[in-house]
Order: sequence, then C-alpha cells, then structure tokens
Amino acid sequence: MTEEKQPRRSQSDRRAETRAKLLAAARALFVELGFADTATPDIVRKAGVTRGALYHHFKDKTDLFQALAKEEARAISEHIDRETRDVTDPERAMTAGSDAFFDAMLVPGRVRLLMEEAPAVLGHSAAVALTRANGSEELREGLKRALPNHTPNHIDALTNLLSAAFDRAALEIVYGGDPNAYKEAMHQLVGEVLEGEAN
Amino acid sequence: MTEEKQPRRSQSDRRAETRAKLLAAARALFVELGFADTATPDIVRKAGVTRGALYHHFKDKTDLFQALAKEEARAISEHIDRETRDVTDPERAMTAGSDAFFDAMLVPGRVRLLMEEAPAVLGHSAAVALTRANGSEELREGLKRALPNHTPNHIDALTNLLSAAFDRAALEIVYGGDPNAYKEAMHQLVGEVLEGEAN
DNA sequence: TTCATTTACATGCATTATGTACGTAACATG
DNA sequence: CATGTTACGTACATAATGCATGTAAATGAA
Repeated sequence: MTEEKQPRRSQSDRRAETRAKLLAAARALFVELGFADTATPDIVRKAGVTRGALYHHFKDKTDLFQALAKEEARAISEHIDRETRDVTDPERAMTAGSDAFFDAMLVPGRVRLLMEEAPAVLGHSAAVALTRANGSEELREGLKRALPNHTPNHIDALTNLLSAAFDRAALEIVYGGDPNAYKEAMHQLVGEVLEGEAN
Repeated sequence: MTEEKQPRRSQSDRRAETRAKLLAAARALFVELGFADTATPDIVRKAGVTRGALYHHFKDKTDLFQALAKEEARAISEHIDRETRDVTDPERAMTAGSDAFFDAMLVPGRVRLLMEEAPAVLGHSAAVALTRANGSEELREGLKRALPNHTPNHIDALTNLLSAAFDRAALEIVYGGDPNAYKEAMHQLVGEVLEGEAN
C-alpha cells in the first residue's frame, strides 16, 4: 500500500488547485447561464469543493466574477502583445493587432463574459478598465501618431468609438455574423480615420 | 363627509394607474441600484402596492424590466422620428438624426437601462432588437444609398459598427466625457464612411 | 520533535428574495 | 341582483447569499 492519501501538498499548491477549480467551474456556468442565473452552490458542486472554499478565496460572488474577467482580459492582452511584438511597421502592427484581437475573442465564452455580463456585473467603468487592456492603448497611440493635429479629447473619443466598434464586431461574429464582412468593415473604418489627415 | 373612498374607478383606469406606478418605481430603482440589486419588495413599497400587483401585471421581474426597456426604446425612436420627419435632405437628415439620438440619450437613467443593464438582463439579441429602434434603420438606409456598390453584409456590418459607436458615445458622454469631442468624432466617422466612395 | 500559529477549507445558520397558490374585494355584465 | 371576471393582497414553499464558527492540515520556531 503506497500512501495514496495525504499527498502532503504544500499550502500554496493546494490553494492554487482549488482556486483554479473554482475559476474553471464558475467560468463554465457563467458562460452557460450568465452571472445572475448561476448559483454558488452550483459552482462549488461543479468544482468539487464547498461554499466555504469559495468565500475563503473570494470576497463574494462578484469578486469571483471579477477575477475571472481579469484573467480573460489578461489573456487577450497577452495574445495581442505576442502577435504584434515583432511587427515594426506601424500600419502593419495595427493590422496585426486587429487580427490578434479578433482571434483572441474567438475563445468560447469570452465575448459573453467580457461584453455581455461584465458591464452589468462590474459596472461601466470597471468594464471599460478591463477593455483598456485589449489593445485600446495601441489603438490610441496609432491614432495619435496619424492625427497629430487633433486634441487629446478628440483622440480619446476616436479611440473609444473605434474600440466600441471592435467590441461589437467581435460580438456579432460570435453571434453568427459574417466574419469577413466585419473584419473588412473594421479595417475600412480604421483606415479612413487614419487617412483622415486632410481634416 | 363626502365619499372620499371608493372613487369607483374603471378597471382599465385602475389597471393603468398601478401599472404606471410600478413602472415608475422600478425605473427609479433599476437606474439607481441596477436590476440585480433591486428587490421586488423594494419596488412595490416604493410604488405603494404589493407584490401581488407586480406579479399580476408582469410575468416576473425580468418581464417588468423588459416592459421598461421597451418604453425607453420607443421614446427614443419617437424623438428621433419627430426631429427628422421634416428634414428632406438626406445628409441633413443624418445629422439631425444623430443630434436627436444624443439628445434622447440624455434622459437620466436611459443609458444605464438600455446599454448597461439590458444586455445582461435580456440577452444580446433582445438588447440589439431594442436598439434597432434607435435610428439604426435610418443609418442603414443612409449607408445603402451612399455606398451602392457594397454587399448587404458589408452594409449591415458598417451599420452595426457605427451603431455601436453611437451607443458608446452616448455612454461616455453620460459618464462625463466631452460631449463635443464625441459628437464631432461620430460626425467624422460617419462622414468618412459616407464619402468613402473611392473604394 | 513538539507545539503554537496560521492557512485552507467545511458546516451551519440567519436573513432575505423569488415565484406561486390561494383568498378577497371591486368592477363588469346579463 | 346574481354571477363571472378582473385586480389585486396575503401566505407560503423554496432557495440563495454571506457570515460565523468549527476543524484539520501545513508551517515555523524552539
């Protein structure tokens, strides 16, 4: 009889494992049912732990969702960074970033979590703060470079509007919209703004 | 003692009154606290009725929210119609519609209800269906006229993307963004797309 | 090794919300 | 006036949330 019980896991290992199980279970349920219709008993049942564990790791149900949303945003940001890091030409970097964004948004459930649930669960400001990771900074820099005569307020506005368009494009694609039509339309939008020097 | 009780109201009057009271109370609370953090006991207390009345008039809490959201969407649509009805020139109609949209969105709570809560409460498709009232059809027609060579899918995509940008502009304005910057940026976006004939 | 302390959970409970079933009073109708 | 129907009010069963408290395992100092 080898000692199969008491694996003598370290606290941090144990902690990381249950935390990961909770996040995975919560993600599946939040994606399937939405935040409001997902109950914590269901989450912990799926995770194989108890509600005590959940409330030990997270302040409340909303805190759990927030942790999840941050993870997703971070994953998107990392993917975009990875795909644009080696691209030196500014215009090509913009295209690569756009492609990477759409690519990252195809991960199942991501759109549901970040674009449908997050605004209501976390509030507008928190949701927008998450989105700032999603390449919106790169977009702002690109606009600033291409439109040096515009005021910061105007650049900010254009950034937010194009960012909203990107989000909507991803949303529509996930919901069955024509991917190429949306990608081309986005490309057209960004292109026309960047070439709008003759202002 | 004049008979101050028993005003002998008609059923339809009585019905309309309590329904209106419920909608008004629910609107105030949904706007202040959000859908999830508003409890039906609070709603009916504020409305001066009981939960029985609420569940007599509405299937459930979500149904109540939906009725509210429809009202808001209808009000927006009517406002835009009223402001653009007399404008004959297509381009001027576009501008007037845009102004009317931003004007309608300034009604307190409207952005919160339609753009933050509705997507999560009603789901993406229902929320988008509501938005279709908000002048997105006029936008689509304008694009179709200006860009006759583009495929329907492309027109649809552009419509949705610009519509999302409109929504985001209203959202940011309500949350303290520079109104003129956003309106000008929107005008720029739409203008560049419309003039993008040289495709 | 020992033992005290902290960490990582599990269990139970109090509060509160939701939706429904049922009861009742006011209006409508023949 | 009698009967049906509408518009509620009341009571209840179910279930979720968050906290308070209990416990076993791991860590660290002596």
